[in-house]
Amino acid sequence: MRYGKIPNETIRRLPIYLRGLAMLAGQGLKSVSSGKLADFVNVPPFQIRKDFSYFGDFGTRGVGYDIANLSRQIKKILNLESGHKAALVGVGNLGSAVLAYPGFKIYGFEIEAAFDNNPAVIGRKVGSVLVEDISKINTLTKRGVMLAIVAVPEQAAQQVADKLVAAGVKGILNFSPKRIAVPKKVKVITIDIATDLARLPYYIPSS
Amino acid sequence: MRYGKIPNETIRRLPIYLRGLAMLAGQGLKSVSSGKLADFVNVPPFQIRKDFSYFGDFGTRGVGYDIANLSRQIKKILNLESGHKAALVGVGNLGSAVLAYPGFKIYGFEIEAAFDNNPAVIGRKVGSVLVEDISKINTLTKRGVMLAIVAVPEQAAQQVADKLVAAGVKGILNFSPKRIAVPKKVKVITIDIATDLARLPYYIPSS
DNA sequence: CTATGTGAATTTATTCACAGCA
DNA sequence: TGCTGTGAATAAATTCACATAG
Repeated sequence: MRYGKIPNETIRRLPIYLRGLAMLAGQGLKSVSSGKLADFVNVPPFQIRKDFSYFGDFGTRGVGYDIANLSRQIKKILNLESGHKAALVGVGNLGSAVLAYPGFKIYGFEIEAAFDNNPAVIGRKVGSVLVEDISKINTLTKRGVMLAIVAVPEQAAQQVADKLVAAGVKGILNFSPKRIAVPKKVKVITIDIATDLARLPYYIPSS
Repeated sequence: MRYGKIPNETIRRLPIYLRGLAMLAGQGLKSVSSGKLADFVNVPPFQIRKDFSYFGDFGTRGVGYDIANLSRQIKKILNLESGHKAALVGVGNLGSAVLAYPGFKIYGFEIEAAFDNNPAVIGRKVGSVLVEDISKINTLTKRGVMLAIVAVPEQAAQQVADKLVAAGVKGILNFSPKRIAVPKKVKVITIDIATDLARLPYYIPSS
């Protein structure tokens, strides 16, 4: 089956596979079976095969998947081939953690710009990125940045999102628990630490 | 319908409702309809009603839900009523952001302890929490801590998780992209910033 | 009249089992 | 023989439509 309707869940798993493949490649492996990859990413082997089957025949029967080729295919599907520049808004503790996070490289992301409204950090370099005044967000399009990570306090999130949308940003990774409103063409993914922590006790036996 | 099989997705949404209710209460409202709450949390009204219906009749027909009562019910379901002490492992940028995060209060969480292996931070206070040597993790049970947040570099995550499990921790919120292995009785929720960012380009039209 | 609560219909996702190819 | 690829079966979640209660 090729390119029918793709489950959202499949798309959610593809970056996980990509990461597993990168680690296996780092171990010097050239090829991997769905069973071996399954152990690595904690997704059942038939699920992995099914996920790939939506896009084409990437494996070789009796052998497995060529790691380099499969990685390339997944990147193509996820539209990661060209590499992506991202901007960070909010250079507090969380923002600084994002700037220092090594995990983006696998996916071809580069944090190209950082913004804050605090004069104490504007003009500073955090890692290799210069922190700019938040009013400079409108320069993003011409700098080729279409993605942004929002790591500002909740009460500022919507107004930052508005600025980003006005600047032509197409995708936002939002760390604020506030659901931000954007035009439908803009995709927002929200990560809320507290709501995730809050469902942990439900799964815990007694206490 | 009461307490049949509860969809995992329902559990995932309950903390979001709780948060929305807290904000509505903050606006001085006493009661809210599923439609109004829907606007707030961005979940359709029938989904909200269905989610609640798994647990009982919390609303009043023609009127809506009493915010205080509904909040209490959700807390009871999520096992948040008693309040929970949590420990943080890894007081880097991300860990510090977690310590400073105001969003835990709604759910009754308190960060009770923080651990690191870096002598430069051990003994320091971050916010109101003293950073202890990581070897002190084994004191957690007797201090009533059953939840932990892991914000250490990837290569240390598994060994930290092992220590936490040995110390009797029952739930782990894991910020490392490495899937950590734990006994089945321990619940792990993983947050991986990079894999979330990585699926954003898929949803973006052209580039 | 208004807004809940919920069976039933539909859609979406997972799981299985095995045919088919290297 | 070993592992992929995938239809078909199952399970899970969403959506709808409306009877029902305040």
